[in-house]
Amino acid sequence: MQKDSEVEVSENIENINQLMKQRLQKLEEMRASGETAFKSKFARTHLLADVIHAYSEIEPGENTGQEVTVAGRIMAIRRHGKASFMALKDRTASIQLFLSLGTLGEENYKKFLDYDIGDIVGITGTVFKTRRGELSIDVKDFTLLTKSLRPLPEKWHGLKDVETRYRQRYVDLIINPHARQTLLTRVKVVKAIRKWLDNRNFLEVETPMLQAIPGGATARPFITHHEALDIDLYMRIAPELYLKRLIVGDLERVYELNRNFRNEGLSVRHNPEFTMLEVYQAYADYIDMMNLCESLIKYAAEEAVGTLKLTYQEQPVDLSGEWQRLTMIESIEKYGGVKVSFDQSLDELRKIASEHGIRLEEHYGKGRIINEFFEKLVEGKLWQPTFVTDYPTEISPLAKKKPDNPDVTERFELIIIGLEVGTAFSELTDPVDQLTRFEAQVKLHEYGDEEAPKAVDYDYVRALEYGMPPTGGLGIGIDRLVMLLTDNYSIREVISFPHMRPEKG
RNA sequence: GGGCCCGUAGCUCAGCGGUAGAGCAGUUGCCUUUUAAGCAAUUGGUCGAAGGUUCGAUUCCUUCCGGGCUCACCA
Repeated sequence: MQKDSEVEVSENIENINQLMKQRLQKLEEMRASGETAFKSKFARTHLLADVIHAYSEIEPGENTGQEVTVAGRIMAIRRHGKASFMALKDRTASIQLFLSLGTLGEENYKKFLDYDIGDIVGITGTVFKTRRGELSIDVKDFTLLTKSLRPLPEKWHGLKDVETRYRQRYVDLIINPHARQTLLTRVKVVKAIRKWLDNRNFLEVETPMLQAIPGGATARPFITHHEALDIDLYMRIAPELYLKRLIVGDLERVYELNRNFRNEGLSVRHNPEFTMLEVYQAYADYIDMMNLCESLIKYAAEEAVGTLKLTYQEQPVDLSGEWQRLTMIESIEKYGGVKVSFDQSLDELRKIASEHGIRLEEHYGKGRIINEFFEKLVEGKLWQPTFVTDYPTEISPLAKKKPDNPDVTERFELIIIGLEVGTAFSELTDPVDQLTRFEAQVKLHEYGDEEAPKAVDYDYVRALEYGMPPTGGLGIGIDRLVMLLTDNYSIREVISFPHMRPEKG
């Protein structure tokens, strides 16, 4: 591939359309006249938002005489005879440029107007307001900082083609304010979460992404290979077991906010790599984590979008007030209209399941069946933030059992807009119980459950044998939280570069 | 992986058996306060790819490629 790149480039130049040819021609002319179209550095005196902030109050027709030096991308050109206008955009705002033949002189006026939409320029000029009241910069001096060779999408409709928007996110970001806003909100969410946790003495740590035994969740992992060691490694499906090792190591409060990888289907709410926050707090339980989770998300929402009263896909979502809490069994009765319990027999539960069209695998126990009821009949209906507690032990291999009911665990999931946004539990600290449950999981794998772990993580059990303090652990899916906060239906919208099939071949 | 839908100019879209259109962008004129500027002229397409049916295919059929939604699986 690499050695062919020169050939490919020249082939591309042969095949490109006339719009690019025209721009390449301009580039050639500049080169011939000794000017580079790709300059190194440009010192601005103002960001565009600064200019707007400082001078927005001036009167229409007023010229401040104030000189500013700004830079940005040309987004529109309105040629107008002996005076013309451009729209200039930088990271903070857009402003109008005014070009007049009188000020620039014929040669420079023509030269500037020969620039293209998409070009990146540096400008010096004075701030004034047009008769129509548009704050503008009367250009005295200009320089081309970067020549743009490809035409941008249309100014009015923008770039709509979803495939191009994802594959060429840079274009999406240039042209579609919504794409930019989503990314900026995501940045604020992440920053707010870190700030909240840092302020409470949680330590941000980093644990292995390449793992010999992928644990901490049930999912099919990506497999990779370490050449020097000649062993297969797995991209982590969760950082959980390593973070808890750090709790064993007496760090007491840790978190990690980074990528997990799961080798499963793509969908509007699943990307093969996704960002997860995991928080562990020693001497806390799942109720503490519930409170932590609620405060943290409220804080992040307030910081990122400035309100707790949201709209998602035209439906209101209210994050203010106390979030609903109910057990899984209660939720199935309330939202699914079905009464189930662990007191019923396996056969009874199976019968009710089939009456509701719920398909079950042979090896499912009561807990997993009850969870199926929840997922099929309830989860999608939980639109307002809801903590669902008392998850079955059978599907919670890393959570502490409830002292008064070993069928369920001290665990919750947070559901908003019908989506699982977070999960937390009182971590299982009993090494003997943990080993038993790991072994049961490995059996499931042997029965053909691809998502169950292949091997027991004995080192993790050994760590527990040294003693882990009682600990609450919480996971929050950051992409989904951002979907909620930015009102995006697809997870791909909140990921800068979502996974796509390769473009060619 | 199954089902449904989409792929036409740089972008946004029409056309759907008779050989390709509009708006924006581009190019050339005119225009010194416009702002989706305006007016006039104009360039630009192997109609996603390959087969098939037909006198003739962008249009109908098949396969493939890419994408979207959805179901299954998962967070």
